[in-house]
Amino acid sequence: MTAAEKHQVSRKSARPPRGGSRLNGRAGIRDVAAAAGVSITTVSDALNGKGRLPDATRRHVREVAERLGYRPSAAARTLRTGKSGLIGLTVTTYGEEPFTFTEFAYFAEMARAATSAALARGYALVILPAPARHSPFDVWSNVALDGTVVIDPSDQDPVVSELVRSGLPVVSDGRPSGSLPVTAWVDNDHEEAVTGLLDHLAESGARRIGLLTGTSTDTYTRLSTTAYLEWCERVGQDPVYETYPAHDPCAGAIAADRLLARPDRPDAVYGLFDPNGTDLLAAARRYGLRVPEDLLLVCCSESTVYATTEPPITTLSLKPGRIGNTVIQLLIDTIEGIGPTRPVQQVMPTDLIVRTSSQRRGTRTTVSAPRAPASD
Amino acid sequence: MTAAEKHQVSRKSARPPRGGSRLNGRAGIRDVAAAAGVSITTVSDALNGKGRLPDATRRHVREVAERLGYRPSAAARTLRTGKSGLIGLTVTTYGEEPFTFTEFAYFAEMARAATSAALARGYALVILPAPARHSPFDVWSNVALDGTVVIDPSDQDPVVSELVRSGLPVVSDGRPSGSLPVTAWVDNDHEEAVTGLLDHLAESGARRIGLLTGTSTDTYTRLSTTAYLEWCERVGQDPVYETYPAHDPCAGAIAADRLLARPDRPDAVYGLFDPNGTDLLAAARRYGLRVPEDLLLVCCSESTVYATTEPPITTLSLKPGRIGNTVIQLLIDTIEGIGPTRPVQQVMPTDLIVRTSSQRRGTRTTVSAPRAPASD
DNA sequence: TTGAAAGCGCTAACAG
DNA sequence: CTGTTAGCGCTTTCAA
Repeated sequence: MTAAEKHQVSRKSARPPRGGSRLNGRAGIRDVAAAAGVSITTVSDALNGKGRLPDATRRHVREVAERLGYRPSAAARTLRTGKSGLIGLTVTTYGEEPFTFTEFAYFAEMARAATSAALARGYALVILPAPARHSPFDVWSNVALDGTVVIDPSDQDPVVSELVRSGLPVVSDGRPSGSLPVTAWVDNDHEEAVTGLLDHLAESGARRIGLLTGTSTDTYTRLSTTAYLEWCERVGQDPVYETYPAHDPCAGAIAADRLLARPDRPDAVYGLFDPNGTDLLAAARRYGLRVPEDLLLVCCSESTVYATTEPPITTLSLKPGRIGNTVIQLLIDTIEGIGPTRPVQQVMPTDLIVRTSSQRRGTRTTVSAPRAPASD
Repeated sequence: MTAAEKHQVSRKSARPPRGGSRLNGRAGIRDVAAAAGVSITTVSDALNGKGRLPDATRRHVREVAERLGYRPSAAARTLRTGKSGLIGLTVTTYGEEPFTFTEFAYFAEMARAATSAALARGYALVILPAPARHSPFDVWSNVALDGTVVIDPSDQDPVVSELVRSGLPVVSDGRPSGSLPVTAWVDNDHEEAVTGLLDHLAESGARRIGLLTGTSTDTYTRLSTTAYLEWCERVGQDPVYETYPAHDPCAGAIAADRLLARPDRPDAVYGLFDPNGTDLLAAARRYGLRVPEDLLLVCCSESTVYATTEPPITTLSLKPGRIGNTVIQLLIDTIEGIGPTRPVQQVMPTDLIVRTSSQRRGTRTTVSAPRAPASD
């Protein structure tokens, strides 16, 4: 027996004509082809709407496929085409838990919008952990992704650099801190937002506006704080602020207290983080300060609870839904090679939701949209 | 040229030795094998911890792979092994939006826990839409899943039956309404929960307990309502309840109002749905009823806002985190063929978080855990 | 102990 | 217009 003969044996005779549905009982494309009396190409084309088949054939094939309960193998398609239709979604974690992502209203809403937008374009989102320190499995390398969304990438995030290096498009929510080479990013116009909100407080009669900010160096904190300091300089007010580690909820309450205990107590405060509203309200109560009579309050939050606090608190909304949607459009455009028609950096406006806590005189209920979006 | 010869030609000569990294620039397993001077089998074994290779070889291969930045192709692995490491997560939707899943604290927490549990076992969650009416793409068939988690499957859910029919394990959160053949389900012990909570209200002095319930026929509503009616019968109280379409937020407020406007006004109310607490509180205020002096209140909710309402409202927590975790364990056990060591149905306890709104006398702060879990 | 080879099920060239 | 065929990159018998 020659090598060639042996080859032929193993290739031809030793194998049944392959109708034997290896798919664990389920029908494969070959079964459909056989049952419909056509070739597998025709089946593939008919089902994918490709090629120039007569409508009759197409219908027939689809019918047979349906009858056999045929489900194309996503794995095979992915391997062949190189596209999985899957987009990773990851959030930098602050604590122990791999997932804080539904805990904050911002992330929850952002994720919801992103999921929705992705599905509308035929992609699904896979929730993945941030750089896992002790992860027993490397889930990242076990899933075929077409691209990734990173929320709040930390400085020099190893996952991001790794992904980008392997040629995967990465779009971040929040501008990357260091020189992370993300494909694109989307972020709010934080300077504009803070400036607008401080103006609003000043218009409401605030003379000395305080700030409750974080100790970390992420861009959100940095940009917001800088904007505050610049605003103070411009209007000639001495900055009054307290900082605390934003991830520690107790520290926030203490910092709020510190801020109101100062000799140069502010008559208005802006809190950068979600819980600051309630913390400041509690602190104000302790010091016998009435809101908004003695103290004006604004905080950055997506939470609806501030609509029903006593009094309702004015909030700055970062519009996470809009951001989630934009991030996904940008990412999918990149994946499909449509971009970059859009800019690689996109700055989105915020919404100031004015409630009782920031209105000392009159009852104007203005909603400022500091700047029109770059597009969209 | 014979057929055999032709075959050999096409198989051997016409193809380069395949080192030419088709992977869009990235290294493939063959590149690693070549660079390490071993066969691809050895590379595969070395990286996957299989086979009985000398430690030296294994280390060497890993080193080379690392150096080349080799990332195994998840798609190829999936195709070959039939396992993707992906689990679908879907929520029955009530409105227009394909995703309400982060909107309710229950879903958000359940999803968080499920994601976390899945990752701990090496799986990732893919968020998928409920049976899409007008979805332009069928995302479901484009992703290779090892199993699916369905939250609140509706009666005769077409997606579920389809999935089960195609041999995919499906575990549901909430017992399936009809005769949905899910692989397993996890649910709270709703009868026990309602009974315990009504007993608590009675102990706090309630004479006539009212119920705010839904018009839909899902098991949660049905079981809870039935438990209420049976409890009433047992203690000899006339049932006092109002129903409304749970998905409509406005209807809830109106129903709450109706309930308190009745001539046989209850002196305690249990609301089955999350917003009922605030709705009932508002209604009580309108009728000049003080809580808890004139009206005792409990509602089923995972929301933290009820800890800070005026007064704080007693809530029944379904412990979605525990459920999410259990669902995932059950599903992965099934996928990996470990089960069913565990029961196919698992009933989980609830927690009554007692706050001011349900305590008329004394200040007992009991947390009742009606019944020990079946296992775990 | 190591390696060659056979595909997993599908799509896309290309030949007929 | 339809069918044949060569792989996508990997794991896994099985033979050396």
